[in-house]
Amino acid sequence: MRMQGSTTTRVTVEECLSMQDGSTVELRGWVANKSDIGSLAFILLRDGSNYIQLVGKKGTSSDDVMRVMKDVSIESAVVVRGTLRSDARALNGKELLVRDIEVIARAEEPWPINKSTVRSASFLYDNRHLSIRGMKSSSIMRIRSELIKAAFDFFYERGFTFITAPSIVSAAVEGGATLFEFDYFGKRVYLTQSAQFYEEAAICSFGRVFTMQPAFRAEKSKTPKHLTEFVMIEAEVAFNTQEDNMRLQEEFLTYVCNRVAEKRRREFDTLGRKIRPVERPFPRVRYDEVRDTAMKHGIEFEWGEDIPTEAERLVSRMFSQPFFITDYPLSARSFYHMCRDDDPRITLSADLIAPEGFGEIATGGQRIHDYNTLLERIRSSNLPLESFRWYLDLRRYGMPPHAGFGIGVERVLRWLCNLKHIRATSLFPRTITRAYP
RNA sequence: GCCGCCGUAGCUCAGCGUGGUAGAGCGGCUGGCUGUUAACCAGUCGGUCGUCGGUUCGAGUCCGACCGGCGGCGCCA
Repeated sequence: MRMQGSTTTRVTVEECLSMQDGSTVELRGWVANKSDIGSLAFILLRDGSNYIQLVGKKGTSSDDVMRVMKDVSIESAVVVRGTLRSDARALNGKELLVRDIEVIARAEEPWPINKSTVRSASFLYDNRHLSIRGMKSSSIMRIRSELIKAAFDFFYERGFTFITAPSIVSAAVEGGATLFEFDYFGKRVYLTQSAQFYEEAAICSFGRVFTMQPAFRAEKSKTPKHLTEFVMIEAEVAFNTQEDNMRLQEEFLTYVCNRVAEKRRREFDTLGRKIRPVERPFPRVRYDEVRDTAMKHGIEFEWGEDIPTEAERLVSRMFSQPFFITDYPLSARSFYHMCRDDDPRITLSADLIAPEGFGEIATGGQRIHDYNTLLERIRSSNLPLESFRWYLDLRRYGMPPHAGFGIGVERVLRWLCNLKHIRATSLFPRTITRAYP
């Protein structure tokens, strides 16, 4: 197949877009789209780095090339050689005049995804193994990849140690009703909801740790912000107060969001998303203030109850930057939260809320480090003491004040990409009604 | 778990009120076209009306049960 006397170099589409006209290159990729208009044949080639248009012209291209370009099916894998030229009519302003094309793996016809079937979300998710090749979903995944790298960089630059916690656990971190349970050699175990307890053990070894791993929630939530399996980034720091913890979240989110916005500009353009820089410090609103604001808008809820979605959305729409809701009542929080010295009904915890109505993306707080306080809290919450024995045990051996947070990767992405539904942020989303493909 | 809505062609949906053997647009396929980009033009294929049962001479249409999905709430990252 190699052309005699040529200086054909194998490059990616992205690389060849910045090469000079007249360069001879070899590309490998997939037929994203094609159109045959008689004596002209066009193929939109995708290789994972970018897209470029291939052109065949009767008279200029050989009969063989014309035949292959007309016959090739959508999504076939091809290797192609030809000459680059600029043309304003082509996507990305460049096209490849094909001199030589070979089909490496022919795709069956018809390709199931067309301009009619893209109207059906359920069809696209039933065929997610194929539909992820599309421009929108791949842009979201590239942004996701960058976000994850930025998160790792952030924590490593600050001396955090990356740890992984087990996915198979014997006790709940959150409420017991939301666990996936299964048989483990005759014992009842669960899929983890959070790495937090394991991080709390690890901080006494490493000082500051973070995790990034799947979390599972059996919540029967049919909302555009819930997955049953999602990736959570959690961080825990010894000797940190809730004040330190909120500052860390601010630094983390500004670092990650601004890096992603800068590095994945093209993908955000593809999605039509204009994003503004995230700035520190984030505004802080107390739970009581949220409740007052909600009541002024006719949304009533008892003090001590969690903030209803409608109220959270209302407040979220009032901001253009992420913000904290602080001073949650203990009754709306898990047992391990530490309370204020001056008011034992109020926890040292905060939710981090994305603006524009997107809502909660992270929760963090200071944990109880005192043995007797935690023991009393487990008892008054009617939790099985035996399940939390090791967690409690940590408080016997030099547990200092400490704080941490958990942030949902898909929730952040949904906000950054301005997506209607969180399932678009996952390559193979798991929701209450979907575990396939 | 709760409230509401929907299952008819590959996709989106009309038809159901007033029962009489099934429609549209898009897509697919075939052919045409020297600049396609959501192409265009001509032709053509396409249905166990979610499942089971009931009423009826006759059910996509009426009744019941079940299954599946969607939107929202609660809960949460």
